[in-house]
Amino acid sequence: MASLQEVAARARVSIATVSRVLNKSDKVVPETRATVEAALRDLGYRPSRVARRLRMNTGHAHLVGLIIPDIQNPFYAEIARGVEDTAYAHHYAVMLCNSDENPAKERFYLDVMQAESVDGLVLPPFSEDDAAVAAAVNSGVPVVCVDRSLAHVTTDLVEVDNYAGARAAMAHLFERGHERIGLIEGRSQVSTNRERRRGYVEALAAQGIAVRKELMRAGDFRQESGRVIAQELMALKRPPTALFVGNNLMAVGALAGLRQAGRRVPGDVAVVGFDDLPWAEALDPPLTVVRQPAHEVGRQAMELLLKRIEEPERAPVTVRLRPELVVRQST
Amino acid sequence: MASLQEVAARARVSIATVSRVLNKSDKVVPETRATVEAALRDLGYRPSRVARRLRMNTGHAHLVGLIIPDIQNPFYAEIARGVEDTAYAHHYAVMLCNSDENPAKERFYLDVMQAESVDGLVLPPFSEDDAAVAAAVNSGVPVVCVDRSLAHVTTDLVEVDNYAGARAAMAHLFERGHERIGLIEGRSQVSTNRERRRGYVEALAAQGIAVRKELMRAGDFRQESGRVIAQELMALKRPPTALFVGNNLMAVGALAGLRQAGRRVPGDVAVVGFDDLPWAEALDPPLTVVRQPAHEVGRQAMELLLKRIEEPERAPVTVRLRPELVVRQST
DNA sequence: TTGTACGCGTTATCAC
DNA sequence: GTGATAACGCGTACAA
Repeated sequence: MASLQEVAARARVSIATVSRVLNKSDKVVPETRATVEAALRDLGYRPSRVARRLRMNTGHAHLVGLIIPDIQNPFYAEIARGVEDTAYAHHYAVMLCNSDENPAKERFYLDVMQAESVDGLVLPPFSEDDAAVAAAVNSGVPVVCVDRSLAHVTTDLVEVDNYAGARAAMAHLFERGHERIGLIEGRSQVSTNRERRRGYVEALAAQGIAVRKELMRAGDFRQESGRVIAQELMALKRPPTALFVGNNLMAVGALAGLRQAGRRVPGDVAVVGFDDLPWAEALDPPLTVVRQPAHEVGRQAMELLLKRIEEPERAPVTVRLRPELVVRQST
Repeated sequence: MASLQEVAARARVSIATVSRVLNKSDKVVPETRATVEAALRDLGYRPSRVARRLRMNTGHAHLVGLIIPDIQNPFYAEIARGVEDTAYAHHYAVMLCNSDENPAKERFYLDVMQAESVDGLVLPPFSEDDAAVAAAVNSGVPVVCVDRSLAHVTTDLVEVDNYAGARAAMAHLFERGHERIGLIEGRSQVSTNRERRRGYVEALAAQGIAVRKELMRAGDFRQESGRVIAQELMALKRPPTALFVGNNLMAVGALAGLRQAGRRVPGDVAVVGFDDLPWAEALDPPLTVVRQPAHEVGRQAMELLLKRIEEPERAPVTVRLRPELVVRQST
């Protein structure tokens, strides 16, 4: 709670001198420095980041914002760790918010962070044409998109090759002899979903298999929607023999739905999910997935953000990471 | 980016008037109000939370801090959601940090948050005698502890009856006919761990069963330690027939360890975990757990914090919630 | 080498 | 009803 004023008074110097000592400016004689440092210690001085931020130009808050759609989704939790580990290594604090796939909440946190004068933002936009995020970018806030991209605004971006991931998943299912393959996708306004869907469609086409609308269903990335849709698909006259599921939570839900429908995995139906899970190995059966390097996504995003904070005018960069098919026992 | 100054200039009034319009002070004639509101809109004015915080006394930041040990642990993620949902409902922003069960990181974030003048803090202390947290409390920052408590400082606290939870788990195992029960506990400096251990020990005593040191092993709350310890226990001359595991992650690890040791669950060894998991149902086998109402813990903690911010001198309160045994197929 | 003084964007207390 | 103006705590240009 002690301010520069109080420290200065105790050390019998001006606040400028105290400030100089704090900022390692060497224009202070060792003797006064010692006095000041003593006063600093005695009073347990802690600089106010608020006052500093008000005084300084943007870019010196040592604070960045991270807005993620669902903190309870291990994929985003891992990205968050990647961002946070990197930020911590650079002595940056991260203000993490959870938007709950809710545009109103996203907007609220976006407002808060700008009003807090954070140095920059890392986030997966709610949709490809997320006006609130676009506005932030255009108003000059350094923004790095992760996972999902924006359609009409270019920013730094760290993404995964979702198309390639989907093709790998499909190739694996073909190899296992499947032709009638169901798709449980997520929200269609999201770039990752579009790419995964494209991978699914083009893989079928390349294999000369007709794309059937009734085998393609959209969920909302949540566990429950995966469960419900899996059951719907199994209720079809000719149900699919395999499922490609658009994210991790829906894949777990699908497993539950299949069990409730009395289907065995992989005996009756094979399942491939997108995004790995820390406990995928412990599931019944262990889940085959397209693994994304989530921690690395977060790490690189934070690295990019730091560069942009340092050099705001540099050209936006896109980093595309490679996903990896992890075959377990659900296929 | 527009400041009061600029808005005032455009509306040809003083900044005081603009401020009055913003703060709904009714001492402004409708005509000027309209002019000011137009200027506000035209410039897209956004108040600076930083400047406001510098000017106002503490308690008006509309920002609270939340420091959790592991964002990748679903138990803490759920607490975070409880805190965040409640905060959002009251238009508070949450600054969420991940301490990684690392006291240095916890201290860093504690410093940052105090320097940011947050209105208050929610956290599970690293240990019962966490000096950094105690210092924050003593320096007057409103603090609500969740899950874990402090030994020598009293704060608002929302916890779960860990002792009762452990007794319930043990009673269930006795019912199933187990007598030789292993314990995989967490770090011993943590209050929750102490209570769970006490439940384990007293349950055995009440049953007239000797407490055997070699059946009690300490992990670090992480998955890997559960796996390793489960294997160690199975390597004993007389291995336990059941395991009581001190948290969710270690329980999943234990399942993996048992499989690697060639034991069937619950055939050869029964397992009860502490803390539920969103996918506990989908595990092999579905895991029996002592479920904690984590979202409710977070909700009540935030509620308590809001009360304390409003009335800093009110007497600290302890809320103790009841855990619930959820029997699935691992026992 | 050190001190004085200004401004960052607010809110609040005075005058008018 | 409205307008100056003083803080809040800090960094820094400028003066001494």
